[in-house]
Amino acid sequence: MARESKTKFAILGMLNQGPKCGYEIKKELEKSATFFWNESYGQIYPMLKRMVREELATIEVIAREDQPDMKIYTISDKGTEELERWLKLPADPHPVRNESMLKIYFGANTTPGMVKTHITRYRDRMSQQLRDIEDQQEQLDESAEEALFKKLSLRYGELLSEAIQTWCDEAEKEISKL
Amino acid sequence: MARESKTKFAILGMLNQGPKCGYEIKKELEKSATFFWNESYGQIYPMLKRMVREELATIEVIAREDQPDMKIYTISDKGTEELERWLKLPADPHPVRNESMLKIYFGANTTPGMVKTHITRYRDRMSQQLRDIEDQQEQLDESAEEALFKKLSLRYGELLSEAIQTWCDEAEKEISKL
DNA sequence: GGCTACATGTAACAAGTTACATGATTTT
DNA sequence: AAAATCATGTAACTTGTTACATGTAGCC
Repeated sequence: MARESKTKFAILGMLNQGPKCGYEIKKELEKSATFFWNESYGQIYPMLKRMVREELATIEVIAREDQPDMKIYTISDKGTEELERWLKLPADPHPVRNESMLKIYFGANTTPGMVKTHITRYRDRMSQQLRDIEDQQEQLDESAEEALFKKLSLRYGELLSEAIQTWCDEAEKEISKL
Repeated sequence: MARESKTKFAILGMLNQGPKCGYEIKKELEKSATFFWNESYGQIYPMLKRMVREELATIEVIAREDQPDMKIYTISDKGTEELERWLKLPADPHPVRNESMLKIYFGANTTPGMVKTHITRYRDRMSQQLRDIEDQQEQLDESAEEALFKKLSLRYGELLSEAIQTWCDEAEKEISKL
């Protein structure tokens, strides 16, 4: 992945919403962006350090008794500029890798019985996701303006899960015909 | 990515359809699996070598004048077993990273005007994809049994592109309200 | 009494991209 | 005449995952 790390921008974007610690960055990313983004601590913590070094953010260390120091990061002017620079650039389409589909594809040639299992599993995963999304949608505070993207993000997950479910239904029928 | 490489299985699955050279593996993957899988030559060629070493495939070298030797790989019994072992395992959901969505998400907080641009671009990409898919669907030989998954794969791409287009339309409207 | 959430990190390792290197043949 | 396709590969580099290490606080 000799390609500019997106982790930096994911963090920059999160910090742009307000000062945060590494843990919060990860949690909020999970909450609001699960359907299209993910970062691991193994990426976040080292990147935050690097970003302070590169002056994209400042760090404030809060000492706590019997617990590790909490480190609050704040985006700098340079960081804001960097974020905006990236925002102006067109997104490059990230290559997809969907293991479920790969197994279904190859399974058709080898163990046709297995294919149904994978399709069923895939559909079940989508149903579960859909239920989770609906729960979250109910809990959503419609009035909050900040919730707009949270709402749109849930809707994104909803539409995708539904589309995949539809595909699973269709695929199952087609395969049954054989 | 200290996680068992899927590249091995992608290649194994391709070779299971018949002996192939590295170039063909890549091309056929692009043709039939673009919507859910991708491999680069930088992954394929070294992996093929390793697979011969591990006796998952055998190699046949065809000498050609003025052109590099062509190397045809054939899956071995051990390779078939390995493929089937993997097929039985449940797929692990691969983490998503969709840069378009990330930009749209952060853009809402920073440069609202930019967001529309990204949404438009994203929708345009999907429209183009949809047109490509339709072209390919027309060229499809319905009678060929081998074409079943090719057909299903195109349908998968179609459903996903449509879902994303729908999302773009909705998102644009919601954002315009602000 | 046990699980989950909070909070930070590192080291080992593997995976994956891109650019480079090379050149014939076929199509437009 | 140029562009695309066929065909193989490597090296440099970065990204990203997982397992480990550590411990408190709060909830059920």
